[in-house]
Amino acid sequence: MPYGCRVTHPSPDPSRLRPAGLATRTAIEDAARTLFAERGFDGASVRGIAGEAGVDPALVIRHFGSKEALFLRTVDTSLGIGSVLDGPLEDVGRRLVAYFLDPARPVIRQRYVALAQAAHHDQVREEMNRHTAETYVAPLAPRLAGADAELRVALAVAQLAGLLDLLFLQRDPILTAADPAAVIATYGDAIQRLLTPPGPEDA
Amino acid sequence: MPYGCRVTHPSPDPSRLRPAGLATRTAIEDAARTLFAERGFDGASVRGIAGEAGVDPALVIRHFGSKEALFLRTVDTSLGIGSVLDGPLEDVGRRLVAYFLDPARPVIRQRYVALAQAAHHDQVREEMNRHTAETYVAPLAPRLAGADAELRVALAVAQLAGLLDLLFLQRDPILTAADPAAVIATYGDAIQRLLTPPGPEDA
DNA sequence: GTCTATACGCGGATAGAC
DNA sequence: GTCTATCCGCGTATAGAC
Repeated sequence: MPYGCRVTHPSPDPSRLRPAGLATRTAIEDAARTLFAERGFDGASVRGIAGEAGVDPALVIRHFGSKEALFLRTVDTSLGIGSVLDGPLEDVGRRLVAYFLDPARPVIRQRYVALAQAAHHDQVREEMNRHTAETYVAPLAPRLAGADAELRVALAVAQLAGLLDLLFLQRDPILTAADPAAVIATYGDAIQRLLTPPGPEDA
Repeated sequence: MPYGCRVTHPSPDPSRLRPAGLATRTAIEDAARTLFAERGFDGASVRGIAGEAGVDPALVIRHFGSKEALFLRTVDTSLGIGSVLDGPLEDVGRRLVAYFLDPARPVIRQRYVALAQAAHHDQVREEMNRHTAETYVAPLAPRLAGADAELRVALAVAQLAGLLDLLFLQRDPILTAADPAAVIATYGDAIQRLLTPPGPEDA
């Protein structure tokens, strides 16, 4: 064993060898989806994904070009928000917070962590910015009254991202221990006020 | 040159050799502060810091235990907010946003990026949570009227973090292009409402 | 075209001689 | 305390077998 650089994957474990052929790409994509979700972008290695898929690590790069490109191909940057924004504008703030806090959707948390970890790659960053513009700003800004509609939507997205950041990445103890209903009410209303500031005639 | 694994640092560049002796730790700390600020946590390598300090890379680990420990030792996790929170409670929201957006304080941006990149290390995360509790929650929560004072401060911190995240890490184009004065007013007031919600007798 | 084997250059971290 | 020589893992590249 002359070299110290590659010792880990002597051969792709014959017990899980692919039947060879065209399904290789799919196997890699499936393994990537699983491992990116389980371990995040940094925690999932190209070699690990290859091992899980039963292929050679070099094939992963050969097929997808880079780890970043594989990530962009497999992980859905849209977090499934579209439907949440469709409802009435008056309580979209609370609905957004409730959507992300719903314990029945643990996938959301996984995807957010993976996306945040991958955000230092330029193309992932750009995809996320594109997603913000398309998913949040484009449908929401035209429905808002008042000045700076686009800016206010962007600020609402920032506010939402901050909550997810402290909850899912930072794991702030106060927010983690807090009653979800209180967070949904307080923070949801705060987001709401950015989008539809209460007029003076409001009770 | 038999091995492919280490080719980069043949020797620590005699032109910048330390005078040897006791100042080594200080030299490493200075170099670490500089490079962590310039390139962030991931971008600054132990070998790079050692080169900048004129010492052997192994010495860095020998002295500080790990890159994470060196980071915690050198980078000030407090971002100098203490004084901002001391003033009147009525407009602390705007003051906070203005403090972080002030272009005269580019160091803030650098430190935030470095901290965020290092946040996937457990000890750095814990230090940031400790910092949030000590710097924000402890001094601010007792001054707030109403229920859930601690939670509301934590939510305000989350809201602030979201803005920094989209501005400094994500580099959202809308927020980047926005008028800072508008952001300070709109977002600062939104944070303010979490801390001191306007009563019904408010004009 | 697909896949294997081997390699490169980087990263953080360690053992043990001086 | 300091430094040499490694170690192992990472993402990636490439030559060449099938």
